[in-house]
Amino acid sequence: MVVTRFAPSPTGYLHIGGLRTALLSYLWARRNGGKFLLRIEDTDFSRNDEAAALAIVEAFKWVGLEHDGTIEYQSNRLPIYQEYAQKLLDSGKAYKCYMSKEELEALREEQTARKERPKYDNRYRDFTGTPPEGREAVIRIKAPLEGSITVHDGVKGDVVFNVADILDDFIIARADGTPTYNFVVAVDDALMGVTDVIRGDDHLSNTPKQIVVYQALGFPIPKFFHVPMIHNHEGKKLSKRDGATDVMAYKTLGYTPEALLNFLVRLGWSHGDQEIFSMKEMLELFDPSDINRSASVYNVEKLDWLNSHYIKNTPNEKLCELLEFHGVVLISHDKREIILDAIKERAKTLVEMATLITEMLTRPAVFDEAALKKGYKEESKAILEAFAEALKNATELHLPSDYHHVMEEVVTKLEIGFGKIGQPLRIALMGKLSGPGLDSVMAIIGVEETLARIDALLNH
RNA sequence: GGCCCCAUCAUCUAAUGGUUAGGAUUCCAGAUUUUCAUUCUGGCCAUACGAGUUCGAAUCUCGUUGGGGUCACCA
Repeated sequence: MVVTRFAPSPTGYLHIGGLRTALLSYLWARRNGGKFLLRIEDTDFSRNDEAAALAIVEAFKWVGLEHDGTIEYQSNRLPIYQEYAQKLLDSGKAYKCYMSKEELEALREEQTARKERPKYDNRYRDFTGTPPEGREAVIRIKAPLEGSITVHDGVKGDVVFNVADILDDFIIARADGTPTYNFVVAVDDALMGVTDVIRGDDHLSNTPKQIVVYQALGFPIPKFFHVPMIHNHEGKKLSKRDGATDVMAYKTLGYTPEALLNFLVRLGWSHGDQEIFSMKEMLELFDPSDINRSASVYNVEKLDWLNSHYIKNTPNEKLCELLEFHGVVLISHDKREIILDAIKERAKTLVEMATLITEMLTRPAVFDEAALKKGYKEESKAILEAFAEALKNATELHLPSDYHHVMEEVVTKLEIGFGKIGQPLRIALMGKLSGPGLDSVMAIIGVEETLARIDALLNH
């Protein structure tokens, strides 16, 4: 059984990079009929916040990811960590260190001055004497003193770390008794039965420490997949100032979950030339072993393209629901099919759709100056009047094609090109020279409103 | 700085050691569209550099350069 997990620290929202590793973990677990667990890494109580976990679940819900089992909070598991720390103490694989923070700091400064790597000097490693008066001890784990630790990584290959270069007897429990990150991660992953750890490659250099814990406790070491970071345009790790990093912001910006997930899965992973992946296809095809080794740059253009693709391919009924979040309610509008068909081809986001629809449904308050100059000539007035007259005499005006026929009639009768009527009419209807097909717009707003808008321009 | 990772068009990526180095996004041009957008067609654009191995290297090895990550009683 494959068990994966997503283990964020509670920052208050789900980060876009976090969503990617969560997605990959989710896909791999589901593909194998395994489990996908959610654990909140909140051993630093100073910002222990239940709302943060809820924010993550909310984001999961929006994109359609679902974790198995209950959410584990590390802050609730303190006794477990204490128990395992005690085990290590009892078996002599860990020990109490009474060095004060100040002493440690001083040691580091000396080492740095000597251009050595700052490193604990093992002074309490084999200490058997009487502890210094009134000092709280931290617990340090005995790390190997020599040799190397190899991380067998499913993405990066075998990564060898020289123990002397990177390790010391690191702290697994602070003076106040609370456990530290590298210890709890290993304990939890082992206890929760995690078989495949899929996480950002910023954790790669932590992994040897976690392996030390696994080994000290006799736990089996899981498979690791360290996926490359997502970078911004400067080639740096994505941060808040790079715009939207909160997953829920994408909902507000009018992106669909399908587009976002599709975008994220293609960052660092591919399947031949395929660009569009449904959840079903991702589930069938994704394998963490196929993840690229190099970081990828986050570029919005592709997201936009995917988003417009998904909008075009979303049924109107569904679009109608989605649009409500953006303030457009079409559910009882008798022309909603025509509206949606006219708009869905031309919007990159749901927000754009909403704007376009509102624009069309609202009588223009002003007429764009440049548009008037370009498209509203002397002869335009008479043409519009003729068209209005034709509309008044027409019967059965419902579909876009009905309006199109009237336009054709007028054009033929006056012996003019379509453009002669199109430009002024568009200005009348939309206030500017761009927009959906005129026949659609008229069918949507109806004859009365069409005539009113023409009138408004004529009296302008 | 130590350690680790990485290197194909601007971007995401493909390529059993043998291809005119492929696709997608962006951009440009043309067609379609009464407009804009969509759509379609076409175009521009890449193996970081230097050695080596090999009949043959984007692919293997070494080095250089460049970029990133990480070095806590944070996670």
